[in-house]
Amino acid sequence: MLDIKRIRENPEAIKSGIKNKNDNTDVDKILSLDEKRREIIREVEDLKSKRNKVSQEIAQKKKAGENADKTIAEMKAVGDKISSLDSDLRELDEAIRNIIIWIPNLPHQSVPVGSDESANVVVREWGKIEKKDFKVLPHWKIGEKLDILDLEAATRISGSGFYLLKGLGAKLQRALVNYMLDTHSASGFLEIAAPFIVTADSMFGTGQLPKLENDMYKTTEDSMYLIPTAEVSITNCYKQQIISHGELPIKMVGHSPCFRREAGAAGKDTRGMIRVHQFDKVEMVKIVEPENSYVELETLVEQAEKILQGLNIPYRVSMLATGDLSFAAAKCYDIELWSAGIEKYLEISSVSNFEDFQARRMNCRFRDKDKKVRHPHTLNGSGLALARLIPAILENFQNNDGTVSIPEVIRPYMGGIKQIG
RNA sequence: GGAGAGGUGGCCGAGUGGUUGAAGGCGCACGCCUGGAAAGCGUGUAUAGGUAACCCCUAUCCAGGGUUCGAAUCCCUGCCUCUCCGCCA
Repeated sequence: MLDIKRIRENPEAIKSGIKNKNDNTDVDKILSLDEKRREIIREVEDLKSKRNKVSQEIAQKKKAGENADKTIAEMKAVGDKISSLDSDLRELDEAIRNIIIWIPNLPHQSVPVGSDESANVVVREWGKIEKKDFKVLPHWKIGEKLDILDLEAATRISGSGFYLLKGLGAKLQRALVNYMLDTHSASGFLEIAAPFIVTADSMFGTGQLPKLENDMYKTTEDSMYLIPTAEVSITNCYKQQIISHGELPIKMVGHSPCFRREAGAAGKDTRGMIRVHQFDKVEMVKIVEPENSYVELETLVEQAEKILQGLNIPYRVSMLATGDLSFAAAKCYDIELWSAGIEKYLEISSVSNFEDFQARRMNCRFRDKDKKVRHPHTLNGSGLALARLIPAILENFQNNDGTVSIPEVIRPYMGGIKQIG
């Protein structure tokens, strides 16, 4: 959520930022409502001040045994005026809020301006894409052949858009999760196991609501939501908290299933495990002082890259253009890995700085070295998504005899076996 | 799910409808004292909004309504916590 003061003070900058994010919120409407709101606040607060004073006078008179009926009658009128103004004020607050909650975060100045992904900038590539001398099978074929991936069973159970791993496939996922959690823990991230079902308020806090309402699974009885990413649960650990001085930066990591309706996505890159309604992911979250957040963003990307480097999978890192940024992000790097079977770069991690956007929505604050209370910056990054990582391993580590080698760092997590099949 | 009890500042804990933003204590910060420390003494110690301004004003004692000239205090609703019972991995 943007600070109303910031909107009031730099309306033009806000407007252009919003435009670069492909949003068309009416900023002038907010400004005029805000002006009116402050006018009423001044008026109603004057009246309240008067009421407080006179109420004390009434108390004095009563104590002295004097009659205060006339004053009380006058104050009744003042009281009525106050409640009427208070109700106007509530309406204005509501009206402003209903606009402001839909405004996306503004892009950072270092983000390339562009309306879509074609303006994204590749900032680095790592590893060598190996040309295999045989036809690499896509993951859904090699997975079924090795009997470690059963998409049919998943469909039987849950309909389209789900996957089911079994045997060494299931074990591979568990091993990868453990490898990633261990790697991040060793870098100082506190491991968190948080709820997967959260309140609307938490979804609002990290910016999924109200905009992404239709992309999420919701429970009918209690209006709870299934998390689309562990970012929601982990970041909201600090919802409505004032973090003591010296506690920042906070670094957390957690593993969770991610539930996404993927409404309207049918038909596009949907084969196999690539786009599904439920997948596992390891997610990193940082809460940091504003001054450091862009340095922290770089190290967070590097932290995610460590995993791919450890596995020895080639990838590239792109900086997203303004129009491709998510609702809450001010700056974002995508990490894409090369998948040899479907011969595509697959997005496997998205690492973002939200600045104070989420902190404002969550009402999360920290005490800085001058004891001032301020909003921290929040960041998060996948580290990494299993439903993309497993296909990449099945394809990139495929051998011409139809077996799949286990990346070396994963072998200790799989009882020492070197390959599947 | 059933029955009770309860939600007050960083924490504990007072609070008859009328200078209570809130006693007292603890903690914390600073100062005095000391060779240094402890103890002791003194001072300070919430958040948000209105404002150029922590000068002032307003709001906030779980949240939202209501009664009243005036609500931490009375009424209603919701949420949460605790205890006991039930159920359960």
